[in-house]
Amino acid sequence: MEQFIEIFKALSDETRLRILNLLILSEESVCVCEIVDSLEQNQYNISKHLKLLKNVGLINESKDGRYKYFSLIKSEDLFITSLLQTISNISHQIITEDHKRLEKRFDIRVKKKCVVGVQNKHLLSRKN
Amino acid sequence: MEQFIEIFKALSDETRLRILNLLILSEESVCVCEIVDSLEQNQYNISKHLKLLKNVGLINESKDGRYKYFSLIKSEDLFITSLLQTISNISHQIITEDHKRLEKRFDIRVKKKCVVGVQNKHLLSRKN
DNA sequence: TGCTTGCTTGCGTTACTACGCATACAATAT
DNA sequence: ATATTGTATGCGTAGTAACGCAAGCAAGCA
Repeated sequence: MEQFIEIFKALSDETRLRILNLLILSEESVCVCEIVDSLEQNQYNISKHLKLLKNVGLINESKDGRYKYFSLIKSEDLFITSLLQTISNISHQIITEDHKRLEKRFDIRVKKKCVVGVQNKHLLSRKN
Repeated sequence: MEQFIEIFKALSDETRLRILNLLILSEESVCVCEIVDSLEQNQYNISKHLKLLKNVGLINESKDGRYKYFSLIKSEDLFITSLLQTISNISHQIITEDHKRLEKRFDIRVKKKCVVGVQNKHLLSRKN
């Protein structure tokens, strides 16, 4: 049962729900700095949330040069697929706005790769 | 977003996942004492968990004499139906055993109604 | 070889939550 | 009316988790 609980705990956080929805909607690997810019949050917190999501097995990690990319896991497990379906049913303005910002960030990409770091640097230490 | 988070928090607890699966599998209203006996947990904790599940809108409450019954909400909301589907995909021995004990408790019912209180009284203050 | 940049991690603080215990409330039975 | 039984709740404690800050690691560039 512990595994299921860990997964639901991972979903009990707004930032992580936003990250997951970002990855669901984008349908491709997203760079850490692109997530930071899309969610307008501190980089170190995004990092921590990504680590947690990876630990419970919901996302995958890959590295390319100095950039790190994350993507949804591809699972055939009934629980997981059903859960991701559920998460994609979350409809909220915040999710929509995150996705819009990600689309804009994708425009900066070159050959489908991230080429710049965090852009909203002035947001790095803002209070929420 | 808060609403979604509250729901996932509600699912981040073994006892509550067990209660929900019990209600999903039984497909009818279940009395508090029947839940207590099925899960072999303290009555006051079951009560607290039921209250929380009700507060986030996942279960309904009804009263009949001195017995209180709980059942799954019937929702047409896409997120909720998808979520309940997901929860029903949780497969675990504990869930199976809970359900077996509930079936046995149902045998004691008269005219589909609960007629006795908590049976496993010796378990009321056991340490888990 | 430094230096910058992208990302991660350890620490202290604060806020929340589950549990056990004791008690309280509510409905029936004697 | 009082006792009993089913259920709920307030309190104290302990464990957990998110955040901001500061420092650390790792890859590429000057």
